[in-house]
Amino acid sequence: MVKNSARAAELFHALAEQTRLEILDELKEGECCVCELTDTLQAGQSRLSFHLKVLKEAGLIQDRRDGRWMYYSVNAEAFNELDELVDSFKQARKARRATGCC
Amino acid sequence: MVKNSARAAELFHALAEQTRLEILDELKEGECCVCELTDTLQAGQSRLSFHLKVLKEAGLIQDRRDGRWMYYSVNAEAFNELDELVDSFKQARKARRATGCC
DNA sequence: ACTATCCATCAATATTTATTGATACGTCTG
DNA sequence: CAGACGTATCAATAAATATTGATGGATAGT
Repeated sequence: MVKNSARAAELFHALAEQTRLEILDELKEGECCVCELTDTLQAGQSRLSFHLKVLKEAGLIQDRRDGRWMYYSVNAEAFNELDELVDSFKQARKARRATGCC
Repeated sequence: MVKNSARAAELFHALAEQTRLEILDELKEGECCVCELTDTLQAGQSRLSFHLKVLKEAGLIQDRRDGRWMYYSVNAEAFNELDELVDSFKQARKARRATGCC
């Protein structure tokens, strides 16, 4: 429970950037290649490659080579993982904890 | 749809750090004050204050003063917002998009 | 009023992350 | 094989974030 906060941080960190969110927004329309993204997102190729790597290392997307193109697509499993993470915060208790303060 | 990616990035960014995740993990047991957190999380006071501020500015937690203590607690609404965000990524399409590549 | 406690904020520094342009690598085409 | 193309990676730099210790404001107890 404690150390999977490292995994949680990794996931959230990958999502904590606008370019990467825009990439995911594109990818959820279907897999696509880098050159297409540079086009739609108006971003330099090496910049996108960098962000794609971050997303991939976090497991949020996956790639597939086809000839000289790399196709990227979202990894649904990771989003289920995210869902569970978010839910785990949702049973918040209003009350002050039993053990008083300080 | 495009510009709320800025809000999404803010939320995810606030969650993208282990200390902050551990704070939330504590807070979901009930509201508590900073001195209690320094204790449980073994972290310096100014460090915690900094991270609490980040969480608060993102709207993930809220505070309440009681005498000299500040009590922090999670803001359930923000987590609903998160839930929706994550879900919005989950209708991914496997197929390559109609408009070919490059 | 004096002092101690809880906490926020600041300044300085260290660490991490992102951007850019250049280069290199694999694959295709001629 | 040579050239073009799509992409990853690297080195340099810039920008953003985090950590630490110090200071100061607010509140409570004496």
